[in-house]
Amino acid sequence: MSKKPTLARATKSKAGEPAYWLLKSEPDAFSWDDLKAKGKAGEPWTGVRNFLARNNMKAMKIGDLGFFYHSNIGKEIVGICKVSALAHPDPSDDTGKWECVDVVAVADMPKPVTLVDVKGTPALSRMSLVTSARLSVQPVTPEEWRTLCKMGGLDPRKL
DNA sequence: GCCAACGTTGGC
DNA sequence: GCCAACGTTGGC
Repeated sequence: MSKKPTLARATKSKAGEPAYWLLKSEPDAFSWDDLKAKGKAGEPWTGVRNFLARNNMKAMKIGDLGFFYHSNIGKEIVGICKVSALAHPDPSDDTGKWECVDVVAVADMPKPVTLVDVKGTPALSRMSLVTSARLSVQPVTPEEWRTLCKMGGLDPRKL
């Protein structure tokens, strides 16, 4: 059993297929409803100040899909978003070190999947959400993606 | 509100 | 380059 860096798990998707991610936000600061209200314009995912999270964003491609997770309040996956702009300098950063992607809302989770649900599902036990609670931008494997979509009442083929 | 986990900073 | 101190995140 070899240990692999977290990022390597996300890059296994086949060429041409989107990669999958999970983005956290405190709904107090910026909620799923806030992103939906932005419509097609989407929103730059600013404020990330963690190198691993930043590197995950730099690895994103346009069209990649992500779960939108509400941290602190709710503690559940509430929607699906899509990367609409590659990583670019974070306008909220003066140092030039930090970047952000833009995301748009794609679909509600008909049944939000809670952190408790995730922790109670053995197939999801390797998710960063469980193993690295503080990482705010995380890769999700295709298997985890399908599992979570089904748990949330979504058909992953229709996204 | 507390506190564990963990990432970052800065002194040496 | 180490590591103690500090700050922040986020679950509980």
